[in-house]
Amino acid sequence: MQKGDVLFRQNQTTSGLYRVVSGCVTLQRAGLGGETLTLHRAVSGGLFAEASVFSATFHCDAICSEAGSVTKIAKADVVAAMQSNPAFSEGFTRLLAVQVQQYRAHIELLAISSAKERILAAVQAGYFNATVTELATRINLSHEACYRALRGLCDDGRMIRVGRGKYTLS
Amino acid sequence: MQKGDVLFRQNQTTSGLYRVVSGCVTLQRAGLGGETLTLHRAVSGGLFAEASVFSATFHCDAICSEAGSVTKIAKADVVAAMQSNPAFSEGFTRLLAVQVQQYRAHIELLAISSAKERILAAVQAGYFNATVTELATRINLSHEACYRALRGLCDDGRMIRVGRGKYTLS
DNA sequence: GATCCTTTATGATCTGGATCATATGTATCC
DNA sequence: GGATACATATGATCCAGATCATAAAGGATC
Repeated sequence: MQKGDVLFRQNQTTSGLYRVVSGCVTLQRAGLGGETLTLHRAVSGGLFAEASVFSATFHCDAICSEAGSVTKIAKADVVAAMQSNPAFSEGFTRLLAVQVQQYRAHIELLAISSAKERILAAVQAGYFNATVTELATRINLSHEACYRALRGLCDDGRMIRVGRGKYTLS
Repeated sequence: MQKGDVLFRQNQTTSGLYRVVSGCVTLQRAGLGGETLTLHRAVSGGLFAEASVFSATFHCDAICSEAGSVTKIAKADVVAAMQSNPAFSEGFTRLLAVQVQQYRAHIELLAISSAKERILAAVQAGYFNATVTELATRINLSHEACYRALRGLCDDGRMIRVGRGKYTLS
């Protein structure tokens, strides 16, 4: 896949789940106002669209945000494996349980009202693995507010700017 | 259970999942600033703490918000049933998949920046089944903003106030 | 019935983030 | 190499929602 490639679109009939071999895939939706909303970002080794196995259509768009490759695992194969292989079944269920907890944690993150605190929590949670702009779309902030908050955290000494667009926890 | 009863607390060792027979249970956490954050609200027939089956400790508090009763399903029983009963296993997995999609939808809801639009979407999604105050904590708004937005939606003719604290879609 | 508590409701004020604008750095592509 | 596109960065302004304050309505309890 190349950057910008569309793996699937919202409302399209589900074919199965995916695993990122290399590169990066972003799951996104257009918000009511048309703004981009990032729901998930899958990197090497990560799965995405797991829940699609139980759904007739996809609920978001999957766009390649970094060139690489993915493997598609057919929906039918997953269903079959779940029925014949108890270990697989448990593993898959556990995977979904982890997702549930991750989403809950994310909702908690979004409840932090201060931009600085929200970003700090996001960085601590390992959200900042791409661009600042991308981080901003994930945590419901404008990218300007994101840059300013990062600047503020650096001024506070709670983070360190290690280069253009590069920040780390202090 | 009586209103205010604590079914479990965050960080407590998990015992299993629960089903609400009658009444209502709220899953909540204290935010960083100490404010109450509602993660989930389970009513009659609903399950909660499903993901706890794969987790050592609870990730939030479960408080009874309306008197009634719940049944606790032991963690060990769920694990055993998952191994011996494929149909149960699939059903439970499907349940988690549904949760994943619900959380994704919730994250999308939280991305709506306008208070009026966010509330309208929340009401349409069936979030408004308790008090306005409770709705406010679920959608990251102050209750004042929530009341005002409801008033605004009524003024717009998009909702109707049918009584003190009672609003419906028009 | 009196007291207490929560919810509902709205007014006044303030502030933090959105928005608009501008400029520069960096990567990609023909 | 030049053009294009996007990320980075920050300044200026504005406004929606947070916060503070007040008050009445309803419910529970004694």
